[in-house]
Amino acid sequence: MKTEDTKSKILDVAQDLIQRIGVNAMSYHHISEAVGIRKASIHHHFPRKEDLLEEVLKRYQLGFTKIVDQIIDSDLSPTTKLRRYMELFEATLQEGNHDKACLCGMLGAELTTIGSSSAGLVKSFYKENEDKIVQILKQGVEQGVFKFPGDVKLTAKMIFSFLEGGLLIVRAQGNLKQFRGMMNQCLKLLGAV
Amino acid sequence: MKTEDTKSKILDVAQDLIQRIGVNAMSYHHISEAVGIRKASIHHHFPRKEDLLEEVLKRYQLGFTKIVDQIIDSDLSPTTKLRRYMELFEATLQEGNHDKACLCGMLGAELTTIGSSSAGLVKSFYKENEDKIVQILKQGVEQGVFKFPGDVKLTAKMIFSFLEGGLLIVRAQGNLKQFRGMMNQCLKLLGAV
DNA sequence: GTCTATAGCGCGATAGAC
DNA sequence: GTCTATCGCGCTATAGAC
Repeated sequence: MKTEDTKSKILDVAQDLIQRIGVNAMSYHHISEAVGIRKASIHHHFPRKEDLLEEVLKRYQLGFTKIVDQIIDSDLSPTTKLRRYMELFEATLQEGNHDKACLCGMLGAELTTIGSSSAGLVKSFYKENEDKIVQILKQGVEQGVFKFPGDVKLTAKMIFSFLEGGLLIVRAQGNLKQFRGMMNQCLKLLGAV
Repeated sequence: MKTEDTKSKILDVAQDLIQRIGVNAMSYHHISEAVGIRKASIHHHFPRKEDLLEEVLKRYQLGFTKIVDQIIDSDLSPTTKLRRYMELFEATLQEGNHDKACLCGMLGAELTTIGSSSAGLVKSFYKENEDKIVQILKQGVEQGVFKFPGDVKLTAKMIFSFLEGGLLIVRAQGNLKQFRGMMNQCLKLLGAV
């Protein structure tokens, strides 16, 4: 198999495992079984586990940013933009066996056990997402469709916190519909519906 | 040392480690160094790691519930009650080296890797906290000090999600003041200030 | 109740053949 | 690029002396 295809498949499986069981519970053995190659072959592509984690994180953020930018750059209403944004998190919950959380939400809990380079990527994911939510909120406030008191940045941070935390809590409780319920409630609190 | 004192110290250290690095990164070796006894002695008190985790969880929930009930049963205003409740989470962030999150927030990420008995305790912590927030919100709505649209239960779940997620995100970013900022913003969105 | 010693396993990682 | 084989380590857990 071509190098890039194999690397890509390893990244897919690794990301899936981290989102389900966490990076500390994930092993090269797990990956090798899912990909269908031996542990040593994984090490050929990603010598250290830390290398693999960094690549997963970089790819995840790139993909996420791309989709979010498409939402922000669209001509949808701010309310719909925020809804679409939140649906990206909801979609994670609906994948596979409904036991996946956000990659960076999982790694937030394991942050003190991963390398500083990976930790930096997680933090940058947080910062970037908060900034994107700020953009959406500002558009809504300017157009008068969001009507809420207080600070836009803190509200954005709160929304991001609720999305990351909500994935973990709803995943545990197994009632996926409640995540959508929270999304709608969030929009109501913003005076957006 | 008396059995109960030793057990208590082991539980203290284990809880602290889980809140900082997670249950999968925590080992009997870590605990033995911090407590000052050997690994085998830990196994005498808690034969399996799963036993230890369950005891930590039971004690944590009992302690947390006790404090929350004191808040709810007090004659404080609903706004102050909610603020006090949120300050319990903020206090975690301020302990030690500022690298601790909520025990059950951490375990939410590791939920698929722990025993079903422990997982059940985590879920019960989530449910109980949501119910407590519902109680506070209802009091505030009845007294007319909380003015927000939509559903109380979903709002409570959203607040709890934001608190659990917020601890992980703010911990990563190292700016503890922002947690208090989010708390205040939360009260504003509820029409409480 | 605590200790030393060790079993038994899974892990990340490497060497070297093909 | 993938393989077999293996190293060395840390882990959970147990046996048995004190």
